[in-house]
Amino acid sequence: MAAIQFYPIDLTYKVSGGKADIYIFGRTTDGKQICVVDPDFEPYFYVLPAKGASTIVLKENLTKIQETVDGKELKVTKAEDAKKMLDGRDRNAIKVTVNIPKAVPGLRDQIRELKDVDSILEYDVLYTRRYLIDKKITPLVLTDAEVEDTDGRIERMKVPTFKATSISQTEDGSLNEFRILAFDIETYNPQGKATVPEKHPIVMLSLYGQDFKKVITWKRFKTDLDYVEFVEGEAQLLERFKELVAEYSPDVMAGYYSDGFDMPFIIKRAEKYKIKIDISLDGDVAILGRGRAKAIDTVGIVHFDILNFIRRVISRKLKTDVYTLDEVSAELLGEKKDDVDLDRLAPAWDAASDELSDFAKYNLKDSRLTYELCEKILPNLLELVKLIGQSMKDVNRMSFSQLVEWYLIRRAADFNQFIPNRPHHGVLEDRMAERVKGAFVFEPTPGLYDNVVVFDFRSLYPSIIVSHNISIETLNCDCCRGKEQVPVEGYDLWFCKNKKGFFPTVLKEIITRRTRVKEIMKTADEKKRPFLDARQESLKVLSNSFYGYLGFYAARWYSKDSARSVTAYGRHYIHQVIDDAKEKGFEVLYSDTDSIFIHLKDKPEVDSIKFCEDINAKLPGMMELEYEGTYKRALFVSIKDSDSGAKKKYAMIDKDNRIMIKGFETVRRNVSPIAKRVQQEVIRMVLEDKEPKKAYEYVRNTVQDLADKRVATEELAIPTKLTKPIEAYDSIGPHVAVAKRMKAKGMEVYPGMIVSYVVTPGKDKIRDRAKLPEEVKQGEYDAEYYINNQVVPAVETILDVFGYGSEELTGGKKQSKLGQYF
DNA sequence: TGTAAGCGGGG
DNA sequence: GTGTACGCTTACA
Repeated sequence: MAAIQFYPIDLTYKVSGGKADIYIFGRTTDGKQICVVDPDFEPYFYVLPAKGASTIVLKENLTKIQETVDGKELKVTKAEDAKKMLDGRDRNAIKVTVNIPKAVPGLRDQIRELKDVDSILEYDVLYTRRYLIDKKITPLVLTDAEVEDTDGRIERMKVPTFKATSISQTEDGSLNEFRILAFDIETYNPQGKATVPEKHPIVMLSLYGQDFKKVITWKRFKTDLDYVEFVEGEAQLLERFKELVAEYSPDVMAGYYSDGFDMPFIIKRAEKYKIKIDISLDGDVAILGRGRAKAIDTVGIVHFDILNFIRRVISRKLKTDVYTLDEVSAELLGEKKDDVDLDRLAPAWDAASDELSDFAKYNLKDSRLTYELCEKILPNLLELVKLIGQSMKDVNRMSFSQLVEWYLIRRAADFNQFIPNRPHHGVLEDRMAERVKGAFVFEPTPGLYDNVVVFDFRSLYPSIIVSHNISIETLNCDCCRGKEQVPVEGYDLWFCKNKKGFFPTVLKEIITRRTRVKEIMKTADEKKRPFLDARQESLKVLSNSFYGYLGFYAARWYSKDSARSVTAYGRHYIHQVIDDAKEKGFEVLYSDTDSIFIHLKDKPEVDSIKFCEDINAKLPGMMELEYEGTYKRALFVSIKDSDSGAKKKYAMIDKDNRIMIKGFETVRRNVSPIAKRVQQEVIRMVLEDKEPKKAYEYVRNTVQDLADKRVATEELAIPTKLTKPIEAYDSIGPHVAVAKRMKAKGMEVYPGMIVSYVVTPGKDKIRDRAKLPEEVKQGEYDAEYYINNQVVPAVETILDVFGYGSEELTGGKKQSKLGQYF
């Protein structure tokens, strides 16, 4: 016997000798890659007997079940009594153990048809996931194993593999240093950019790791880049890729959209040469996930498509709404991709020109950016993994609802609860059809206001769930009928006052843990801070997802009435705050979901703070109204061509002259730079200088500049995205018309491409007057169009607040001649 | 107005 | 694989 201490990174199972062993891959405390095999685990599920059935007879019948499929024997090995809660009630069940995981779906239907069987539970919890839950193993956490004394050499396995006699996690500490290897490919298509593995070869492949850079390519060209390695052909490139991965022995292989592009491309190209991309540590080929949800699974090495994770988890913190490697790197790393013309790659390749050196550099940089992004976001994934308790490759690909669900599944065991089944198709449709009334949004009165204080509820929905004990099994309990009703019209709902529910209990733990982490962060040293920050962030992500989960149609723990109650309480409390504020003599300017904007007028700020304290004294449980900030000025506008105030559209400035803009089109893409600039300037002049007259004059000057053809062409280019091949458009917008002409000229045009155009003068349709910026001469543009359709719409509701041009601008006289506006 | 289809990321 | 995404925009009936 020998003792091993290691950090689990990935796991799988293998069937041998008629049973399924769990294979756990990881790093030992001294940094060696190993695999620990745990033979001590069996697949199982539960059978709920029909009312009044004899469980003794049923158990006997169950143990007789067996079947042979494709030469494999599937059989029940054990049937034992079990007792857990379902929907808040104790239920007696039979735990049915089978020989191999395949036997679960194999025998499930047969068992469902048995006499005295009511239903089957927990038949779709994957074997490796079940293992982690039952054995209380958390990936990445220090693990102790007693293993048989061998040299660890096992056929096909690429790392030393040991059979465990015991395995447990008792100590603190987790892995946070990883060997990361980033990769990226360049493909060749002489006809354009779009490439498919059926036709187009991989011409370059780059790898980037710690003290490691490499570009493999199979055409010789002159270069002074020392990391370029030439091989004979594409097949050799693929072989070399395998070799280099094995030599580097990464824990994580990072790619950008590599689930959807790089990995499947590599695998498909390798098939052509009968090469197996068997980089997995168990010696198997990487599996191509089928269906729509593509995922490449490399066993033992975590294939980490960072785009996936960035879009799902990190995106909330990013300004960009385009998740290209270029944009994401620019924002997170402050560095863009190399600027090369990819249209030149194919000709350069054909000519074996020196230009290929630039492409090699470009190729390596993509890998480096991917590597650095991976380093940056990895702490977030690691914390989420430790919180959810499932493997890195699974957590990476989970949606928010799945994160909540797998957290609940793991915790269900602690509360002795059965895991509810997932809903069937018919149920899904019913659930999708039903909508829950959402949050309350206050209609503001358009205007510019001085001295505005903003308060908001801290974690409104989570705190409601906890404070009102909102959970499936506490809903409409027998013991609390007629006590506190949920304030929602048309429904008769209440939650138990006596027994704490499953949801509120685990949610409270999560919130408390987050508070504690934030507390520790205050005094933690700089090195630990990013990890602690990632931890509190994952706790926040998880707790904020509970409300959505309750109303999510595919949820196992689904309760529309609970979700409905959460928003009802939310509306109730924000209304209460609004009413209280009015009663205390404050003017309420605005409110959205969990926030309230109060106009101080001549009252001192302390009065509003006192008001907030009074509210808090009355709030139940962990609900809390927080002071968010004081603003020097706030601007609310009306809906276009109407007197009603626009919701979710306002701008504010704080004491340090920082401007906050919400809902205005400054950030939208298909607006010309000039319209964006004028809007931003107008907002700034109004908020910072309180000079609407200056703003009005600024707009008038801009209109004059436009009319006098003094505006530069770059300021007029309207960027729009082509969403499909141009042949597929039936209605031809200006950008499609431009794209068509580009194509006619031999330029490449493809879906996803941004086409910028300038509207030139004339009487034809707009689309016939749209031209590429480089096609037009300085001053060759339709001034009227830019005034009427770009600049004026961007600012008219703002200027309207101050009575400027309201008649002309809101009278719907879109056809007015130039100059009539001001 | 409601529903279906299709896109995202990559080259 | 004891499983298969999802949320939004645009096109079209």
